[in-house]
Amino acid sequence: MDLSNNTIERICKIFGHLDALEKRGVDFVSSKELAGEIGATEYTIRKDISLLGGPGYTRKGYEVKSFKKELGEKFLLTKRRKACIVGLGRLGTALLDYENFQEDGFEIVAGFDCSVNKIERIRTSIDVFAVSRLEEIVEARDIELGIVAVPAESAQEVVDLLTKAGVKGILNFSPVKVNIPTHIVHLDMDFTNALRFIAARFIMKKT
Amino acid sequence: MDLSNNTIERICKIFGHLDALEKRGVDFVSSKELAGEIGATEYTIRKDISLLGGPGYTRKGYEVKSFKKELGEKFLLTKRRKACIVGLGRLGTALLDYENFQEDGFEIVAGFDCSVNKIERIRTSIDVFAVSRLEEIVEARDIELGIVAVPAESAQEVVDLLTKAGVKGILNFSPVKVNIPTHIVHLDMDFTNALRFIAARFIMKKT
DNA sequence: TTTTTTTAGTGAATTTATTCACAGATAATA
DNA sequence: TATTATCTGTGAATAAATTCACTAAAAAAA
Repeated sequence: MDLSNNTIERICKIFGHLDALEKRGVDFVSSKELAGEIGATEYTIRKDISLLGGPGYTRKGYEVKSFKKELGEKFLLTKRRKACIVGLGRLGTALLDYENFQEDGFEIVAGFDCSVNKIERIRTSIDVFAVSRLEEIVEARDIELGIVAVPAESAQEVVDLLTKAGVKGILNFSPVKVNIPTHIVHLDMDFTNALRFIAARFIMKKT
Repeated sequence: MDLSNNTIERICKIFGHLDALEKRGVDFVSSKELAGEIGATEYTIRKDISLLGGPGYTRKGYEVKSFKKELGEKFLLTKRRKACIVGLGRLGTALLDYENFQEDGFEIVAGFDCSVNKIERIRTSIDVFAVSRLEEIVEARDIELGIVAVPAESAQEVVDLLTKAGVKGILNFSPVKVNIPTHIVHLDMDFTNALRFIAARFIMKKT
């Protein structure tokens, strides 16, 4: 399958929304409702869904439970994926205990930091290790995702380590552009850039 | 001016990269280099820049310092913009001391939490207040941006408070879709969704 | 000095994404 | 039962974004 990033992004949002609807006990949802919820038009949503072949029912919409299940299977979003966090500063430790990951099928199974001192002080139920053991642990625990929460200056080094250890995806919270091989899927979460984007839209908003 | 979101996003990244280049003492940068750095083609970059009228020099590219200055002026990214953080849990306190905000022209001038107890315990150089004083402080300190780092269940309430207080932009870290009036620029930073996006691209990557 | 190379700028072409328009289906209503 | 209203699915139309192809300029090299 070969979907555009825009479509994948919308499908992820739809998945999240289906999850919420399921918890609220809602049985059906229409393309119109989904559209309003995730900020798109009903046409776009239906096109997206049609690419996945999800069945919708006339005058009812999509059946929440089965549709979510189907999406999960197609995207493997239901498989619990294991992740680790590198860098246990304030942000890293906040992420370590971010309950939503666990709820949504992602399991943080290890944390890494270069300061042995810090590792001893951290109070969390998740195992923490020295960065020197990263490769070993990633392999042993079958970790697929690396979350980078180290300062700018060590980001590249950590990415290289994760790459070497064989993770399949990287979520980068460090505020620098790092070089990541194309075979690894990655996404940057640059907080400053997010604020910039908002500020820029003050001035030149379209849509 | 009326630029697309894609263009605005790229311009923000360019701005960030120009900043880095300036610090490294680089004088000129070509559209090709910028393209490689921010993940786009040189054509797109030149189109983007042409919309802003930035002058480039034959065989040299864009002059880092003046180009950055110009972008800053056009986007008002150089003006220090004041922001507050609502919700001082682990993530909120991590953001309170995120030095990069301060470095990049955003100033966190207040933190809010509903737990008075927590407020007293927090050790930071930034003033923290009870949420009940949000409106008062936002007005008094001329705060333009609200960063929402509260749990899902209170996110909507906080957004309403910020809206009432008159912020112009909201950066939402809570993992739920909140209702925000259209006149307020906002962006969601949903960590779980980011991981989902990465996981989904494992399966159906394009590009 | 002349030639070559590199780079920006930009209209045209192309590709991609979105929206429209309507057929087909079925629940709700009369 | 017949009619109406609503919702999906999808080919066609439209709009938007990206890429191409080429000109102009100037630095570097010959």
